[in-house]
Amino acid sequence: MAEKTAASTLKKAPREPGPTGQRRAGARAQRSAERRDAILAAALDEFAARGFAATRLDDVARRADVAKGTIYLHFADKEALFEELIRQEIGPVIGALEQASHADVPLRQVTDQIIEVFVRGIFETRRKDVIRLVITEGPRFPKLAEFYYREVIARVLRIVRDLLRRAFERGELDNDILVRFPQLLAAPGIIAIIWSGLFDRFEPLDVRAMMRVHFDTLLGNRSTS
Amino acid sequence: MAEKTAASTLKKAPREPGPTGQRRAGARAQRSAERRDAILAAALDEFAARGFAATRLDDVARRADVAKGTIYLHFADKEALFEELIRQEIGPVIGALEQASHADVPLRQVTDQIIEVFVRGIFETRRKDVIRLVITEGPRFPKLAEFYYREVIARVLRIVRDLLRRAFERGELDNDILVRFPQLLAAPGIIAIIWSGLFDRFEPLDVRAMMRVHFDTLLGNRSTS
Amino acid sequence: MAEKTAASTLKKAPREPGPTGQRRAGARAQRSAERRDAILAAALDEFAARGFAATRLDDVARRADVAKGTIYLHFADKEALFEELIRQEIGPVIGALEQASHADVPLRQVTDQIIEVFVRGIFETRRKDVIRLVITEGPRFPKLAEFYYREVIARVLRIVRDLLRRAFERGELDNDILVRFPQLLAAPGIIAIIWSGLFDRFEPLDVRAMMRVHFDTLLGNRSTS
Amino acid sequence: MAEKTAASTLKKAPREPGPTGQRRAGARAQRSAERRDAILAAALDEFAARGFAATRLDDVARRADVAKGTIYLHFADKEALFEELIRQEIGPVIGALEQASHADVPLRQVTDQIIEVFVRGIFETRRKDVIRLVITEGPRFPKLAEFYYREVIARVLRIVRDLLRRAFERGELDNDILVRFPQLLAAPGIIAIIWSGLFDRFEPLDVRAMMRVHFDTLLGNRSTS
DNA sequence: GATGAATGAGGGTTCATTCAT
DNA sequence: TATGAATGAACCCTCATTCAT
Repeated sequence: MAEKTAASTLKKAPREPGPTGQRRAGARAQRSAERRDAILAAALDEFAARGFAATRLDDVARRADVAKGTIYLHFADKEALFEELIRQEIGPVIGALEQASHADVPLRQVTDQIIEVFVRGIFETRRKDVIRLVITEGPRFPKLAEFYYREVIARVLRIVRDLLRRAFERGELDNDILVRFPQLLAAPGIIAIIWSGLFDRFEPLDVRAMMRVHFDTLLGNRSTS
Repeated sequence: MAEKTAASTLKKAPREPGPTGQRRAGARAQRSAERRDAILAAALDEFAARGFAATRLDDVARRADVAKGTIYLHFADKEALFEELIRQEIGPVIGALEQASHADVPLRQVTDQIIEVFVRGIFETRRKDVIRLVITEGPRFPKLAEFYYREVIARVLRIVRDLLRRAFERGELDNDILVRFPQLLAAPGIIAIIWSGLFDRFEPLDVRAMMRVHFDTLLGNRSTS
Repeated sequence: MAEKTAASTLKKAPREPGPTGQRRAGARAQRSAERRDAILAAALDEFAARGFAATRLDDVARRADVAKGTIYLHFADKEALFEELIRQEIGPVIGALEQASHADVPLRQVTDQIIEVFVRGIFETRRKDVIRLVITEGPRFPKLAEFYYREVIARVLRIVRDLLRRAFERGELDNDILVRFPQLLAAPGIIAIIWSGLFDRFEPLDVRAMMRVHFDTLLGNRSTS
Repeated sequence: MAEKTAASTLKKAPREPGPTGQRRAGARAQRSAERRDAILAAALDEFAARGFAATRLDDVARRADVAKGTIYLHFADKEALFEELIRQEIGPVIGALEQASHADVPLRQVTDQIIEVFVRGIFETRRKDVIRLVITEGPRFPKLAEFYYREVIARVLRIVRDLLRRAFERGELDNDILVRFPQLLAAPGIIAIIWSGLFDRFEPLDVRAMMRVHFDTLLGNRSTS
């Protein structure tokens, strides 16, 4: 059941009802899809709050306002639900990123954009929770880690390396560090996500500022503001 | 510091009461302490492999070669065992770090040392697992996160800020970025730990090299080696 | 009142949806209620035989022919099950007693009735076990004792005092002893319940006869029959 | 081990050490006997407070200020300790009772004495707890019930019947009710013990007064004081 | 005898999963 | 398709009992 690609799972494709009874069948399928989405949304909330093992499907069902059994109509088991959740939420962002990376704009402009996309599109949304879940639960879910590597990490690395290589060739970069360790580009974002889940209540962290100075350093522009 | 492998700690050496059986009285206490250590070692292995919730104390006991009930002679419950584990493993390192940070040596030399200490004292030992556990389980253990912040993060930040301020005053640093965001100094280490748990099998990461170029960049020295 | 034996309650009669399957909707609810009753009946048997602490919910489940988890669908925990048991069995009797106590009949006639109600409605039914459980487990269950005092003892005392006062005023009683110590009225019943659980196999006790002579004495009528 | 009669267990008989080393051996035996007594005293406290099943030998040992293993040097197991406890405490009282019952004194005087002996020698001492334990735990300990019946109940019944028969023959009793149901003589005492453990906090009971009016009634003397 | 650390069977409780309705 | 009562395997924790010292 949950063996669809990230793209195909974004919207369940109701199996094209024939001309007659179309309205009715479609309505039912739509209701079903809504339920599925509600379950996924509820599951994200619960998994994010308690982690995979401590999350009860009972709670997910209650939050999604469906019966417990209904979950099993849409997902093979708890693990499939969890994995599908990650798939669902991650795919689209990468797509957008790939779109945006083709233009040949100055690197500085790109990094500014990255910061905004990360902060507004991830850090301040539920996607932050998804990434945290990958980090916290990934070690126990090889399949998930693999999926995530293939669908997210590898693609992002490709994009970033491409971007950086072109900037290097244009002379905007005076070294190839980031080409060799593009992980460093993501580092402050990841650090911020981890920090926020653990220590924000003791000492908050200004993500945007940290990313900015980090990028400034990496790109060779000194700044103390 | 004395780095025992998981395996070597599991084997107890009970028959060794000293040359002439001298410490007859403390023999029981010593065995008890050995058992406690064996439990902690086994628990780290299990927690690291499965996470807190999925770890069975049965397995911990079996791995430590003690009865299930014995765990409860040393730890109040599963959670106390987990927390003690973190406490036990982390404390000493920070102490050593604090000792080492007083000398007024060139920053570059300090960072080289940090890299070695991190790679050899953490990344290549079970302490890596401890840190990963803090990251993965911390969000569900407020007490643990607080302990970790107080005993580790806060102390490390203090050390690092101090170090950097002195270097800045000596003119070895041309900006105060790291004083404001000392988290960035730890970033590559953390990233490496996370990466290793998730993606090493797809694409290994040279921690030492990444840390080196990262520090080079931060300290204003370009290097492509 | 409808006195089911332990055995008869254990057998559920699931296939009985009414003449034409009319109550299709309530069938599930009914089965659920039957299960609940079966659990209560089984629990009484087990608690009576072994006491609260030594009773295994496993055994209760087996005797009620349900899975262990099913118990927890109906009762929060072992203690709640135990308390519900007492509550369930005791309440109705008191109600009946209150009904019966209003009529202004001769005291002697009332006591005869009390004897029959006690012997047939309590002593020869499972309610005897319930009362014994209150006596044996009550000291360890303050909540239970309080419930029992409020719902049973206090109400019975009120009824009895009322009854006796009216009899005293009618001249049927030549003293007010029982008004001051209505517990004495219940004494032979309680004694019989305790005796039966401990010493009946060594020396049986004729409850009815003992109650009769006791009442005779208390009411001032000598009788040796 | 615990197969001694009630009488013989009252004081452990140290096995008569020979002339030499007598002092020393006796001292050790005495210390042992003291420990045994401490265990019994502690056990009574714990059993009375929590019941047999819920009492932990750990707590008994701690209260007796001995090690857990020491208990097993004196008693075969938890059950033997419990039974020995009952034996120990009950025997002496009956002996005293038997002594006192031979004199040919007026019944009224005897009952007054009974009341005082019960109130001061049982109800206001730990023996009340022993009797309560027999009542609450007896149903689960056939051996205990049998011992109690043989050593206590039967003997008391014999004494009481004897007493009453002689009083009846002297014309002090105008019926033989109590000869047939001597349990009624004990009823108010038993009721008081049960009541005190369950309902005293809601409604205290004046045992002495209740016993007095009860005996007055039974013996044919009306009294409203 | 005395100790108390160690044992491990046992039982209450949870919760993912199933299935009759 | 949706429901939710029922299931029962799994797991944490307790505590009577043992035994090396």
